Amino acid sequence: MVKKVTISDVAKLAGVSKSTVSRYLNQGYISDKNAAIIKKAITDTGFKSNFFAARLKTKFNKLIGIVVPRIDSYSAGQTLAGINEILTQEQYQSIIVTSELDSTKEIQAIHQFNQQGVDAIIVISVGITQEKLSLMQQYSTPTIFVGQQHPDLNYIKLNDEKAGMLLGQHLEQCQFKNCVYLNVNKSDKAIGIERCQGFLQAFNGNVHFINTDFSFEHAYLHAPEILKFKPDVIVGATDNIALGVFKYLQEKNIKIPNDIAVAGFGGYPVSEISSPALTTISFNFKLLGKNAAFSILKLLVGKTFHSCLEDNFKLLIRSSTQL
Amino acid sequence: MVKKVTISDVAKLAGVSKSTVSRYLNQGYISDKNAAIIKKAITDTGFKSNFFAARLKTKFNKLIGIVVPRIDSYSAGQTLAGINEILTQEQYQSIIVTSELDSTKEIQAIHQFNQQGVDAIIVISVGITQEKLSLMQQYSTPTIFVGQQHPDLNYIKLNDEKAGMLLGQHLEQCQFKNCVYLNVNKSDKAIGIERCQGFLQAFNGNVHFINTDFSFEHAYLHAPEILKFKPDVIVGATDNIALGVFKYLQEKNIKIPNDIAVAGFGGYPVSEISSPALTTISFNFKLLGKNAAFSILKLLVGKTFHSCLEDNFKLLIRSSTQL
DNA sequence: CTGTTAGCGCTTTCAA
DNA sequence: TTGAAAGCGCTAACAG
Repeated sequence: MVKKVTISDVAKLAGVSKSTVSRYLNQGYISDKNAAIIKKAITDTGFKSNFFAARLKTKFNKLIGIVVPRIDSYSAGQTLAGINEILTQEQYQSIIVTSELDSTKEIQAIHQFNQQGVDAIIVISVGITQEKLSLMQQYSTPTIFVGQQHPDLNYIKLNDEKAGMLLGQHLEQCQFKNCVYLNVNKSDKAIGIERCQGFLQAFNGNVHFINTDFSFEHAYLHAPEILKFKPDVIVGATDNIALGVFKYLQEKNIKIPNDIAVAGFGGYPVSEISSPALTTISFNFKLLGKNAAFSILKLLVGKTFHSCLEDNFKLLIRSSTQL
Repeated sequence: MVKKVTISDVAKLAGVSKSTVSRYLNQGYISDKNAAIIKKAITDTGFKSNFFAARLKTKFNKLIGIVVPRIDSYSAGQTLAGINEILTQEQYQSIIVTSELDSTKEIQAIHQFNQQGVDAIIVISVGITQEKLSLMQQYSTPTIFVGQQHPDLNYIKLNDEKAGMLLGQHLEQCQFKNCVYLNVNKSDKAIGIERCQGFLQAFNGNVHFINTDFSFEHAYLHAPEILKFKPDVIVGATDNIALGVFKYLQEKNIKIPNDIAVAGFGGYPVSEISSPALTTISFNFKLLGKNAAFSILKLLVGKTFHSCLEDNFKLLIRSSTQL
């Protein structure tokens, strides 16, 4: 049982003062001789700086709060991995809180992070509300919203409208005429509205809407409603939704794409494995995460940051829409 | 810009001392009258206790360090979600560090968490080494290893050997005679050795081994080596590995399971979507995560904890091994 | 370049 | 039941 070793222990062993050790640890305004002695003392004692003590003093201690809808989803995992990659390089650590797709919990988390005094906050948001806007005015912790946009906020997101158009164009070119679009709740403006509107701009056939949540299961259960519209193509607002439909169609022995074509958004790896492979818009969530991290780092050193819509996605035309 | 509100602000507003507020926040040795006043003052000011200050003083502040191999993997995501669910309920927060499947980084992370003074550590480990064992003797922070076992450690993991046997039995019953087993590095004892040995205990045919890493891509690239063994069944140590093979076989127009059967371990959702659906051992990683969290909570209140092998898995027989 | 000194915001004896 | 005072481990002036 090693006793927790503090900066004082190191100082004592090195025969210098605590501040000298502290200087060694931080800026490094220190003689080579002492630096060497302290270095040795640190390795000998196994000292690591106490995060909390340092933090309490400096109010800047390399801690980022991250709010994420769910931790066990592909897009969240990728985004977090991207954020993490950059943050780790810069020796930042992060505390992750899940909002469980609930706007109220998202707000609570932002509150808490502000009061706990993290250096900055990244919110992978489920939607911008009035309440969130006024919350952001109250607090001064640098904060970036990922995945949703609003002119009064720092945000970074994929251009969902453009992504919607891209898929719409493809299906238009395939000459589909009657589409069922499985959409998510419109409180998610990015997916529920922007993505969908982009699609409608480019696709000229009929479009019928059915509402689902984000889950494979929910889409599967609501799939029977689809058929009464006699569509020639079905679009899921996410790949999971599309694949829920997939399962249903296959069980009913409806051939994809011969009888009905299917397409989605996301580019989840499973879309490649399904049979037939799913046509989808493949988003680079990891890069989005990296860029979010870069942006928060900029904000942290006082540089200005420009909210932006990213084009990190591409159309993957696969067999589910083409013979 | 709301100024950060401290316990002093609340005390001032409530007309009591800091210690009274602190007591209200913690044990609650306080008059009803003051409790009410303080409660109001807290909501009025929007006060939230500063984590770091509290932590510095108490050395117990609801912070758990989690080491995870990768954040963007299905099993990690599920396990983290399970851990998170329980920890959140108990008002704990967690700092997640990725080891990138690297044992050295895992050790560094454990070091760092110990010195930063987290209350407890959960390590989703890539393998137990001598160095880790001696590390654990040095430090006193309650720590649980997930996914790997060793008699000298607190651990909780799935019974990989039993899982291996379960799949071996099935393939034996299918009367396969010549198997290629795509295994991962043996430094991952749970998957590389235990799972494999369980399989060998139950399966009586020939088994040839090929080494891969955990990735879909790697398995895909090494798939050509498989065919020279002319197997009637291929087993991947994880579903990703099996699916990498899947892709190769399909490209070569080899029929599954008619020409060669395929099976995996994991029960990743994608195994259900693939065509044919993949026979696999489905692990309940989320439950594993929950149980890990429960265990760490026990340890934290001083209760004894018994390391254990869990049976949260089942064999899913699907079309990739049966006509 | 270094040591002394004074806190960061909170909890926790100790008296009252 | 409450307040005053001390101090967790660290950093940051300040003087030297």
